[in-house]
Order: sequence, then C-alpha cells, then structure tokens
Amino acid sequence: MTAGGRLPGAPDPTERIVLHVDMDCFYASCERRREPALRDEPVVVGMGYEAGETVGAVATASYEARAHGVESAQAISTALDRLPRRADDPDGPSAYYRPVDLDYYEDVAAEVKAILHELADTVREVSIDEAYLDVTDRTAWDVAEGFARHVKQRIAREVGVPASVGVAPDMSTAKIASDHDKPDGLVVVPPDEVEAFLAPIDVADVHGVGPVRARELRELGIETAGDLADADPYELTERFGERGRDLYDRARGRDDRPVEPRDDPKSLSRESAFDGAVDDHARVREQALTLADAVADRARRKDALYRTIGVKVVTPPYDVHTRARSLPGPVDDPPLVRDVAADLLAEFADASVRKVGVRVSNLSFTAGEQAQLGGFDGPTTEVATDETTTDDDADVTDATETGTDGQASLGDF
DNA sequence: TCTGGGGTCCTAGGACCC
DNA sequence: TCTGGGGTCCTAGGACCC
Repeated sequence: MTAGGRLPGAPDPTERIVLHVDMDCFYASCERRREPALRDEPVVVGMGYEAGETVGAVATASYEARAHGVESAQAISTALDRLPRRADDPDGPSAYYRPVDLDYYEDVAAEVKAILHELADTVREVSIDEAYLDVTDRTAWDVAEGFARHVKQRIAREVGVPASVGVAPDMSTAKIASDHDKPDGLVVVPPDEVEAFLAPIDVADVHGVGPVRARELRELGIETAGDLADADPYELTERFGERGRDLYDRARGRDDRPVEPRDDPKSLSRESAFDGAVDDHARVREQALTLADAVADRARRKDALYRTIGVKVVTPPYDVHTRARSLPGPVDDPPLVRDVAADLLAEFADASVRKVGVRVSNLSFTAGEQAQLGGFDGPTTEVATDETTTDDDADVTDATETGTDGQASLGDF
C-alpha cells in the first residue's frame, strides 16, 4: 500500500475512480417511460395507493411535483391537498397520480443494471435505483467526465430514464457528487479537488448522518463536512462510537470501502400498518399470520433457510418493539414461522398496535438438505412440518441450550 | 411530517464458557 | 463462597438508508 516508489506527478496507484449512479425519481421516470404523455408533467407515485383513492403514501414524486411541496413518505391525502389530480382540477396546478408497480420498475432497473455491468468490472447495486461502479481500470481522471457522460447517455438512450452520476476517488464522495446536481446531474470530483468540494457540504448530506446525528453535530458547532473534517476525531469517537470515526473519515474524503457486490441478504421481513391503532388482538394476530406466510414464502423462493424468527410491534405514539427467538438450526418451515410469530406477539395482547411485522434472519443460502425438506412438494411438506411444529414449541424454548455448531440435524425437526 | 415498507449496521447487557 | 480476563452468542433497541 505504500506510495513510496512513486514518481512525482504520477497517479497514485491506490487512487480509485468510483462512479455513483443514481436514477432520478426512478418510479416516476418509469411511469413516464411507458406513458410518454406524463413527460414534463408533475407525477406522484403512491404506495398502498389505488387509482382514485386518497390512502397511501408518496413513494416518489417527480421534480415538478416536488416544486409544489409534494415529498417522499408524505400521506397521499396531503399530497392531494398541495397538488390535486389532473382530472379534478384541469386548470390549476395538478399532478398525475399512479400506484406503485414494482414489477415493472424492476424490469426497467434490470435494463439499467445490465448496462452498468457492461461498463464496469465491479458493480455494487445498492437498491433498485442506485449503484456504485469501480471504473479505475476502464477510464482515467482526465477523461472521467466523458466516461460518466457516456454512462448517462447509454441509460437515457437505451432505457429511456434519466440518471445522475457522481465521480470521485471514494464511494462516499461519489455519492455526494451524484446528489449535488440532481436531476440529470454529472459531477466529477478528481482527487485534488475532494477537500474543496466537500468543505461546504451540509453535514446532514454526509452519508450516515441522519436527523439525530445532524442535530448533535450542530450542537457541537459542526455545520458542514468541512467543520466535521476539522473536528477532533477522538471526541467524535467518544460521542458517536465507531460511526463517529467513519463520519470524520468520510468528511475528509478518506473512505476506504472497496466497491464490492452485495452479499446475500441478512434478513427478510414483511410489515404493514393499520389504518389507525388497533386494540383487537385477534385482528393483529391475523395480520401477523398473513405476514408470516408471506415472509416464509419469500424465503423459500429465495432458497433461504432461517434460524431466527421475530416480530415487530409499533405502539402509539411510535414505539418500536422487537422480539425474536432463535432455533437450534436453520429451517424452512412456514408453519413454524406462524407459530413463533403468534407466540412472540402474545406479549402484546393488551397493547394498542399501529403496525406489525414479521422477520426471519440468521439466513443461510447453502441450498442444502433442509431446503429440500420443505421445498419439494406442497402437501407432503405441510403435513411433515405441521406435525413437527407441535413439539417444536417445547424444543424451541431450550433451543439455545442445544445447538451451537449451526448444523441442524434433521432429527431435531 | 402525526410517520410506509424493506433493509443494514452498531451498541449494550446478560448468559455462558474456559 | 465473591473472585480475573477473554470470548461468543443472543436479544432488544436505535440510527440510518433508499
């Protein structure tokens, strides 16, 4: 890792060229792709929203809609107050409302990702609409802007959706760069400009700084990434733990995380909110069982075994409670997910519940013996797992006593 | 913001082991 | 029979991200 033998002026061999690609208001762009009449019009995509209704929340708003105060996570009813449906108010400012169609967006995203994988050896897909590319071997700093423009143009031409791109020597700075000139942005920050680029950035825009840390940092008089870079790293570590050190490093453009493909998921979950708080435990339980089935089904489709089953309960005003139970070994056992979820939920029988969730974690993807136990034949497995589930209730309680080697013997189940 | 859904990582305390 | 240090696993909560 030493740069000792390097000639003056020669590029640092450890200096990477990292590109961050961030699709602009992706869901709305997808809707425009298949419905070109929406181009240049305010578009609001709502989740939990059905055409003509007022329930649900804003998943994505186009920039035209944002200009009227419509924001992500906003209630649809609030969005409608600020920007009525086009059909309801053809004269004043108005927007087109569409329900989320994730299957379609995933198809579009796959087209984008295919291009990215052509353009880089290493791609980290962060989410449906965002990815990091390590393009050190594909370009050079003096032509990086042209390379980034090429990425944008290929996506626009071949897929028909806009993207913002940031280029920098590290992931954190690349991310801030892609955000810096949205939408349709292109910002290149070469190594010798990182410090000057980051200095005026609002501290809240540093990756890893949310509302809580932003407030705490401001209390310390740290308003910008530059302030953060000038702060005492030991004080930051004391105050924020290991994350404090990370933030300090990122503010200085010293983010050494390599661009790597993502690992297998660590957990799978489903949750849903009630329309208001619910006191009827039977109803909460029913909802949890539905979610348990959905989670178990998802795990099976992904060939994932789980060793921990948990629930999440949100009570007013917004208190989040989680309970989890680990099993002696990894399983694929939908009825067990139901049983454990219901059991863990019993503790909240008297609670008022706004939201309930079910989660499986401690996943393994070995595609091994256990998967086949439950993966083959619907009816057969139902019977097989059902009968084991009954005496599992006892087993599960002393689960922690028995298995530590992780190899669940089939006999245990 | 009276808060949607699906994730990740870190921390802290307790149980347990040697 | 009150007393050390090191390590792992588990659970619960919190902050954050998209």
